[in-house]
Amino acid sequence: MTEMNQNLQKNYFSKHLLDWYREHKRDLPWRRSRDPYYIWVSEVMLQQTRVDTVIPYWHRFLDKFPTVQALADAPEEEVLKAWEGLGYYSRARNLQLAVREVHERYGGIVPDEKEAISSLKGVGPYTSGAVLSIAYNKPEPAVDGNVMRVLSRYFNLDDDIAKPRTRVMMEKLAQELIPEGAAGDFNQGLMELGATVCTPKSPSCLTCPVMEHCAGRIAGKEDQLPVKTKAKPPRPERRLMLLIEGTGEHAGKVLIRQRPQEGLLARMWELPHMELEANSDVKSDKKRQAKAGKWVKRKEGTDPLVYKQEDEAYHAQIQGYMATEEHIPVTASDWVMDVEHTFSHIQWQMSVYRGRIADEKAGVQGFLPFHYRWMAQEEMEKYAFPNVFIRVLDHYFDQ
DNA sequence: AATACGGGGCA
DNA sequence: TGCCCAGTATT
Repeated sequence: MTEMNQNLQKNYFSKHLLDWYREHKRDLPWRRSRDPYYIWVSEVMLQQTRVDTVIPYWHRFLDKFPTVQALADAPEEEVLKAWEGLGYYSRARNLQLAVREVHERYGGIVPDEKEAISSLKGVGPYTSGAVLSIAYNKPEPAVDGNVMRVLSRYFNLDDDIAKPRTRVMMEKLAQELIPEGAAGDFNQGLMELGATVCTPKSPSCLTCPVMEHCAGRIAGKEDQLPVKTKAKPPRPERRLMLLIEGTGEHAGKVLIRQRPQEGLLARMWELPHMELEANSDVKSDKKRQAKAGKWVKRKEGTDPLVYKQEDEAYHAQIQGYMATEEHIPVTASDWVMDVEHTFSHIQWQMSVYRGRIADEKAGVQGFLPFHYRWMAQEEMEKYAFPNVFIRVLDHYFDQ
């Protein structure tokens, strides 16, 4: 293609996409506001997360923390609780750190300079571009997965979008395409097209505003683009979990604990559990998958005798763990349920057992390790739990 | 460059 | 049920 044709193709794209967006844009709650804080919160929530999931969270979050100051002043546990179920919880912790910095250093005004906003916790190339363009209409690119898919197809680019340098290349291209004075609408249009028309599977080319000059479509390659290396399958971990029921003054309550300050699900609450065995010999991706798929969940209603030996071995394992690692003497009993939970890099395959404190005196709050608590069903609203534990707790309290 | 970090939707 | 989706921080 000649250079002149490339420029025509780019100009056509910019104009038609912008017109299409202004005609067809969805009525999303954060689009009814120009408040940079509202837009920032929406963009952080939208990282790795679909619009329909985000909407109710966004309303609740801004209802609870309506201003930069309100979020800056809130206890972290309340912020985490408001984020419960949304995933990637470092987003919430980093957002609050960043908002505190905006409050202290910038007088509560979200910075409108690339350098300043990019230095905030949790604000990377995408989020800085999104906030600058949408809230301040600055001509900065906002390249997310939607944008890379759209550009790969329209310009028929076979660069691997999993590579960091491809994102850098796409940012240059996306910036060139921004029409004068219309950065916010154009960037949103690019993402909107990817989300609603130029979808990952079976794109709706016939309704696409730029189909006419889409090089990927003209080459008949829209189904093969974008090129993207596959992620490694998650590593399986067999785990045992306990629902420890209180007695006496703790009757009706279960024992929960807070996770460590750093790492996976940092500072969230959970039911006590342990890894059963380290699959240290599981190296190759194929073996990883085979191992992950091999685990078969136990069905409810199966004759307990079938699993008698396994249950006894598991009881011994987790009782030993609770006594040795946690210094809580526990007796494990009935199997409750099997539950599977897949993170992006780990798959938890968990068997849940009922348990009781073996030594009643150790069940007194003062004698528990500091990160353990007795929790009644009504108190679930006070603690932020990852989804996998909410599923188990709901199952337990509902039966 | 590779890995850690959640959860949901769709065929 | 199996596959796909993909921003930021850290190392």
